[in-house]
Amino acid sequence: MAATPQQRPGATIYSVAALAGVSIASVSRVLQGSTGVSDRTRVKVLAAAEQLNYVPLGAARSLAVRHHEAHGLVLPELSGPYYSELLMGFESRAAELGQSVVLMLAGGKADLSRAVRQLAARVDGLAMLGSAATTESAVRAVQGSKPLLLIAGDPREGVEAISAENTESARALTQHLLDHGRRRLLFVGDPDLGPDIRDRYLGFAQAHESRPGPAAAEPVRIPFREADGSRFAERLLAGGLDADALVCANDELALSVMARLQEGGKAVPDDIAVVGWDDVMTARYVRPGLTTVRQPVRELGAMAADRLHELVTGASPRDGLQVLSTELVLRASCGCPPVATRPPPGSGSCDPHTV
Amino acid sequence: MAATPQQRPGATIYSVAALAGVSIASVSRVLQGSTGVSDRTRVKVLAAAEQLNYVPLGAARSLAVRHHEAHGLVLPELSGPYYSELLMGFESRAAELGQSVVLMLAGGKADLSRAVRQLAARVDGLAMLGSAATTESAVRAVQGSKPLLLIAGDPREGVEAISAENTESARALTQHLLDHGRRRLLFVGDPDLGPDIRDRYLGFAQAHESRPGPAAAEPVRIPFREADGSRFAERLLAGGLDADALVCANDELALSVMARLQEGGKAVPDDIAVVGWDDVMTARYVRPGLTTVRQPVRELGAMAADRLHELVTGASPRDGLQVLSTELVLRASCGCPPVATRPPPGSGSCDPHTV
DNA sequence: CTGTTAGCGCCTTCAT
DNA sequence: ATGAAGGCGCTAACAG
Repeated sequence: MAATPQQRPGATIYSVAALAGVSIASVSRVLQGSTGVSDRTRVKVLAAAEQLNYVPLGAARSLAVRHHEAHGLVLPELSGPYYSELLMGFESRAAELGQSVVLMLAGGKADLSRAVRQLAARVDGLAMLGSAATTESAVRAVQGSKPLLLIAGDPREGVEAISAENTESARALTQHLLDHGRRRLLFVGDPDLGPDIRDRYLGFAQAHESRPGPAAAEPVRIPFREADGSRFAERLLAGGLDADALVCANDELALSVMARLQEGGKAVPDDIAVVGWDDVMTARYVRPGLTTVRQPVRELGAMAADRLHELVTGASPRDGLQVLSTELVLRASCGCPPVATRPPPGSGSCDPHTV
Repeated sequence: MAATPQQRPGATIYSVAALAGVSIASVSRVLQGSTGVSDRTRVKVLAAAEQLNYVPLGAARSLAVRHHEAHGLVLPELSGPYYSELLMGFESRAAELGQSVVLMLAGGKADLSRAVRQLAARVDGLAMLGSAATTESAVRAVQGSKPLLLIAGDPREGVEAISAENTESARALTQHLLDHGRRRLLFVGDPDLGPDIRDRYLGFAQAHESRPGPAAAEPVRIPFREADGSRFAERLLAGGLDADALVCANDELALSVMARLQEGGKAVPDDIAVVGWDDVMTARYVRPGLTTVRQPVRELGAMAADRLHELVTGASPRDGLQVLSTELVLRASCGCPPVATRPPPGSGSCDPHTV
């Protein structure tokens, strides 16, 4: 008859001390690695702790040392690779720094402000996606109570931000399209939906300004989900709009637009070029391959964790915005000649045809 | 000159009590919503708390009430939609239950056991992906110290598990292929890489047994990343293997195999059929559309959070395994006639052609 | 209905 | 090098 694994009530520092025959102070010292403990004591304590499978209770420790050794991260949701990558980068760096991460998804939360404040009560600092609709109130909820870092958002008074570069790559992308001889470009996406999209439209507009010809058209203000893209493509097919190139706010949008267009008989890129942002997996699999912008999302997450930790440990907020550079990934949907290969096996996700 | 947002040192229950002119007990009572407080007191406390932006310190509260109001979740990583969906379901349900979730990614963690034990010290219960290589040691690290729930893994002595159904859908999928007249089927994926894949191969084998003809071939034991799929496809193209249908352990694998095969001049499904698992986004975008199995991953996550909470609040572990049912999604890569449409705009991700 | 008080488990001076 | 004791902020009896 096997021993039934019970929910033992968890050893405390007292039980360890008792078993080792020392005081709790010694136990604490040994486990915190502080110096000035005799080897004899150390050994006894270690043995006892091991035997009891002892780990200091997080809450008690936090209370005593007056910090949580935890970072909070607030994301809108997790669909698509963007947030996941960000989270992976964040978690991995945080772990290296000895911080656990408590995650909160804003999506569908009734009282976000309250939730965020609760979160703030159990972490040392908060990183928050700055380009979400929900951000404003959430930021105010934490303002001043805990170190706060905005990711992909605008810095504010006393709130630092970090993000990937948008305007410059948007300009490069747009110019690339213009170089292909396209003249009737449309930006598909709503600049009001976040600073990143706003900046992308900005770059789109700048590219137009920097050369003779018509100014940039007004953005097509739609959300960036697949369904929105399909609907938009149908307007296009119905002849409601005139364009020979589409700069979409992200790949999800670009992909659904492109697919619907193709179903409707339009040739991409011959009739119309389509480009996006993010370099999602699907972008390499569709035909034509989707030209897009790759952002160092994982690094962004890692840097956020890093910087947040600095903030928590006393660094004073920079007022500027830290920016990571991005990379154009040219495939065939913009009009470039198709390249046959997808990522060389084993080499991760590197496309050969990169600028 | 704007007021500089300072990092105020955080109000305590004492400061609130002082400001409200009552005892800390009253503050606690009001904020915990306990009954038996005069309206006058309640109002004063609420006002003071509001003014001070007071939220009880998580650690202190946890220590006093002797639980953390937090669930731990251990995942291997976050690439692909599977884990993300799971996490979304988990987080959302946990939030409804008033639990925060502290997330830990096993990927690349040097000393997982230690990390997991640390995690266990700051949560009330742990859910862990059971189908990962890293699981074994991690499970042992928590065994008996905290309620533990395995997701998509095998139940163990005293450890409960929950998962999506695998064998049955594998059998159905395989039978479907046999019904299409395919006779030389190959299972692509390593059954030793996790209980889910093992069970899928099991169903694959069962489908063969249940009808006359050759028994199931041995599985092609490769990992399930894109690069692995490409390599395998090349073996196939080189003539090293004979098959007219491929049952791949997941979509990522199926997609990369299919793409490489097509590049190499093979027609899918005419020369060879390819099917997978997960119904990732790309599966609807490629041509032919990928036939696959859709799992209720988000629900799985939600149920895990639910059940874990029950465990934490005193339910005794079931010894069985709870199983959620899955759904075949037939598209064209199996030999079915192609259907023109992807998900109808606005209706989420429902395919018309579903079994 | 309200205030006082004793822990919750741990870290950390301060003596010894 | 070690132990005793106070305190972290909060909750929950227990008195009034």
